[in-house]
Amino acid sequence: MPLHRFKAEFFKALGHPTRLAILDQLRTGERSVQELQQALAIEQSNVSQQLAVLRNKNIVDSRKEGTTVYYRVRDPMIFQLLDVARQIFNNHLIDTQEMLATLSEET
Amino acid sequence: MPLHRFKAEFFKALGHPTRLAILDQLRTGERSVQELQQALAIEQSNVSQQLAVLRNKNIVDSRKEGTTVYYRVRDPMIFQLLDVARQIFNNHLIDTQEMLATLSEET
DNA sequence: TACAAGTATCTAAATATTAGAATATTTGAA
DNA sequence: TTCAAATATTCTAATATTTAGATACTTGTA
Repeated sequence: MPLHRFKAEFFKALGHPTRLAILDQLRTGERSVQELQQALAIEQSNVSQQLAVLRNKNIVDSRKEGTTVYYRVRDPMIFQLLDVARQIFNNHLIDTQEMLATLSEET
Repeated sequence: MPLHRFKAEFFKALGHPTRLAILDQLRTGERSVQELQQALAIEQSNVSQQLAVLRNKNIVDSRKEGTTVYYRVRDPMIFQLLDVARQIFNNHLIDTQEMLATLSEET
């Protein structure tokens, strides 16, 4: 069903640590690419690429001011979505902690 | 940040059409693998594989009765999450319809 | 015009995901 | 036991995603 394909694209866009980190940064308002780059401490091209993914899925909007591009989340309901996700994690804290434990074995 | 990595895994699990279709089937209660297979009209191994993904992310639980395995969503709040996602799509119906139009060029 | 700053895109290599076919496992019944 | 039904897992080829580095684009300023 095409609707499921579409929704899947949306969730896939959220399915990346860097992109979630970007969205967290945007919770308090718009940020320039540069600000995001510094906050996340990753390559410039990487930030741009992840932003492009969010842009293509209409999750994020941009605004140009001089040579600087500011990004913001298009629909605040995105944050509501992330909050519901957080609640789901909290409901299953034990599993979450296990998961985090195994994840943190890497760094 | 490991928490973002963990959340990303969760969203990634939702980022597949078949898996979303499975979750939709489970909205009204548990379903056997066979029932899911018939409803979705896909290979048995494929259903099992997608169920395994959902199981590994603790999104879904299973119960065995004879040779039949019944699956159910672990936390009803998952549906709330899907509903918020649906609302976000509705908020941007125009884009959504464009997206669906390009998607449906394939089938 | 030339240059610099800020972003975006392209490329290539590494890695991950996907789906179907084949095979394995589990369970109940003969 | 042996068999059949229901699921799960393994294997593999095709495809997609990720990342860094190099390059291109855009805008303001000298």
